[in-house]
Amino acid sequence: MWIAKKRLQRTIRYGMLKSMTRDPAATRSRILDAAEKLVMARGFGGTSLDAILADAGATKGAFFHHFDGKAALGKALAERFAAADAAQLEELEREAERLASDPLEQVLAMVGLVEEEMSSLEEPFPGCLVASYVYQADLFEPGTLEIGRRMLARWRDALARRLRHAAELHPPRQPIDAESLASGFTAILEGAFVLSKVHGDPRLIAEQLGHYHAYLELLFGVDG
Amino acid sequence: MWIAKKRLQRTIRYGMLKSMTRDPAATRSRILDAAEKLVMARGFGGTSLDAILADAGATKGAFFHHFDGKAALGKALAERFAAADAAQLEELEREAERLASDPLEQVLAMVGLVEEEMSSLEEPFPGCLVASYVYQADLFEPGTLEIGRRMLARWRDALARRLRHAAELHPPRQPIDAESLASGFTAILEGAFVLSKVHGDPRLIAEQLGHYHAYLELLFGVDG
Amino acid sequence: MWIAKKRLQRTIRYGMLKSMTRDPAATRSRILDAAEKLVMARGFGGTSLDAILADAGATKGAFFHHFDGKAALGKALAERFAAADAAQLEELEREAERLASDPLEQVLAMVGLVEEEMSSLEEPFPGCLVASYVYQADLFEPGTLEIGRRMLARWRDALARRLRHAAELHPPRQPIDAESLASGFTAILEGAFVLSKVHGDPRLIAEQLGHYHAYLELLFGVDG
Amino acid sequence: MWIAKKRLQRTIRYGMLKSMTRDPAATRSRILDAAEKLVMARGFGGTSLDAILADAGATKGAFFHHFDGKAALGKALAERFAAADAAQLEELEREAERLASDPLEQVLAMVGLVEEEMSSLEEPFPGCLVASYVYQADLFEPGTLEIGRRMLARWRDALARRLRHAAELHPPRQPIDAESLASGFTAILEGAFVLSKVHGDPRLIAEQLGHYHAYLELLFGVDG
DNA sequence: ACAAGCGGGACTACCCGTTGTT
DNA sequence: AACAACGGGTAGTCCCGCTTGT
Repeated sequence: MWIAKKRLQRTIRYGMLKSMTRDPAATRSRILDAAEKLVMARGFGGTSLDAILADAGATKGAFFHHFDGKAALGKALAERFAAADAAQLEELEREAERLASDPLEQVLAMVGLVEEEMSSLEEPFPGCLVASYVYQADLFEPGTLEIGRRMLARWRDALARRLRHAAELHPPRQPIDAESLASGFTAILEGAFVLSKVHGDPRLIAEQLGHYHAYLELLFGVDG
Repeated sequence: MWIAKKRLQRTIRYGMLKSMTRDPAATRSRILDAAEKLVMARGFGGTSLDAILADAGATKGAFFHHFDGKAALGKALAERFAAADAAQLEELEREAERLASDPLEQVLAMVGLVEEEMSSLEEPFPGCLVASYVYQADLFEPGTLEIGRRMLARWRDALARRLRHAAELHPPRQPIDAESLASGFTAILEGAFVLSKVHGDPRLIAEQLGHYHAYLELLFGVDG
Repeated sequence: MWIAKKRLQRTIRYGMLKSMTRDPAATRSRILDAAEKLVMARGFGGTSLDAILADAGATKGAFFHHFDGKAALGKALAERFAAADAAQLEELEREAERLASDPLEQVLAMVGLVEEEMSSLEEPFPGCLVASYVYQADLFEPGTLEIGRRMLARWRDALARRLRHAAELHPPRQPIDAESLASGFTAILEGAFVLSKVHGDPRLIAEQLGHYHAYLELLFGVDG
Repeated sequence: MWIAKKRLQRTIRYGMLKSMTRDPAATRSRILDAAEKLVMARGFGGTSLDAILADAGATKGAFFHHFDGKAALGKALAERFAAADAAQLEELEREAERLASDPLEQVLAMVGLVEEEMSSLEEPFPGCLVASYVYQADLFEPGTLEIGRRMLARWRDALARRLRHAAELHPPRQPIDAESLASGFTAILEGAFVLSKVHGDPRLIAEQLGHYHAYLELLFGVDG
């Protein structure tokens, strides 16, 4: 869900050799990269195809060859975003399982690893495409928003499964609702993205994740 | 920051008598109401003046008489939103101070009151204009976003002041950063708005505020 | 036709006392002054009523009280311009008749006096409203352009009458067409206005009038 | 500077086959032709793109493909006008040099040839785009007016060069300023255009050029 | 696979004129 | 006499998508 997109550095732009343009996959990627950057900054409705194509160094012809229209681009953007996010979640789970076998420790590891990733940020972070989309929900077909819903559900479920198991092994100080507690992670992350952008402060994200981490430890009586 | 948006429904619409149109303040309000509703649903860049004016039952002439252009409308929208929010924050502080004199109890009362307000929601909640704006930041003049920044800072400061004081009276289990902890409230609220919209679940907001409430109690060892 | 309008200095502008606004003639004048200035710089079609009224510190209500619409303003502008021009022509004729009784000398005096007036210019000169209007002829009702036609005809006739008489008293080197020769004055003046504006050189006008002066002297064998 | 505007009449208009529209250069030309015609009659500010495009049988899409906006159209118009004018000046110089080797005779030939061209007019003559532009100077970017300045300077320089040389070969009756005398030609032409339009008299232009011709002859003592 | 030309509509801005009010 | 509010239309800009050509 976070994907440190490390700023989409397209070095190749317009002016490249004609022969280089004939790389269909690369053209499609350049368009998606430019679209993502601009949509994050201006919103989907505030971003024109012309602006995207100018930034990507592509033409209308290329665009309509690769996509069925603007709506299809919006959906493709969401799909690519969700796919990358799913890949990162999977890797995170693998890493957490490598570090610990106890489900609570796995959750704490997952939170900690994301915290770490976010603490190295220097710019305010582009944010989450899904949040951008829900604040312009009426512009999209239902199927497009569904992609975002599923993406966030994956995080919730991955954490909830472990928290449920953890609650059996380590009875928490108070009865917990594993689903709701798991959603807290995505809520804090999404909220921290907004605050980070509003205040122009990249450190805020790791900081707020720290609170989530602390909350879990207090709930389950870790160390203290 | 949340604003019980009960005021949006205009019953009077087009078709009213000519003589009724001569209420400048009402015309301005109708335009702002329609704009807020649509901008929340489609984003600022995805909302056309025509759509706003059709919904508000106003004409271009009226619009350009009251506003200097779309950018000015965007700013006026933010100003009105922030003003209403500030009023609600003030009322909330008054209410909390009436209920309790201890700063920690005041914070818990504030969180609890918002939680209560949010638990009565039935629709997914329109969300926060500031979050909508930051995801389309490039469409606005810097001054417009500054309004949102100040709005969120007010909540953070109102809570941080009390948390700092509370930490002196009730030494917390762990050393706390009052500012960061106070930001947690706005972070969770903003994040919960996003999730609530994504999942179409209005209860999620009160639920996540409950976690913030619980976190504070655990931190300060309330209830025991 | 030339009217050194000495730059329409309105010191009084908006912000003056309410009681001062109630001077109908002054309001009308302020509007005409602003209109003339802007129409000279942007053309009639390129000048909006709003811009004129903002510059004049007047409102729509005041405007439509004094004028029947934009077309009427255009006509009133032409009328005022032509009236002022006629007054200056009359004064010029009186002055020339005071200086000389010989018709040729009167013509040379008239040319010389205008030359003198123009040699004191420091800015490129606003130009002639009639020239501005003929290059936008389709925007006006025929009656409006007729005002300009008559204005230029007055100059031509005033000079032609004297030149006809002069040709009888001082047989010219070549047979002359008094009307055409008289038109030469207005032609050179209008042309010099254009060149002066194009090159940004105010001296050019007096310079070109000097050639007209010299031409007459050569034709009638004065001095040389 | 005068340009025999015989090229304006487009016979092909809307209704042509789709396949015919794919002639980019022709589309651009049609737009420029229509624009020139209308701008001469209504001024730049008084001419709408819709009117131009309706007259040209083109669409907004086509227009904004070929031009960056109305300002760019205004500049392109000036550039085309100046280029055509430069071509005619060059041809005129070639013709004059073919007819005579003496610089004075060349000047007289140039004036005479233009006189001849103008004496065949039957309509009041559209006028000079540069004059139209300077009377609406505030509507244009400085670069656009510069094109007109250079265009007029070319005529002045072409004549001044020859007049300077002529003054050495044929000492004039009075000392002359070649530049100023050369400017007289453009001044009279521009002024005659204005008068011709005001009075609706096409012959006036050749007539006034006749005076310039006579002035030169008198100055240099031609014919005797 | 991509590029250019173009169709036609949508969007913001603003324009001219009217109305109701003081 | 003057003003603020407004109606409704138009101007310039640009947008999305299609077509044609290579």
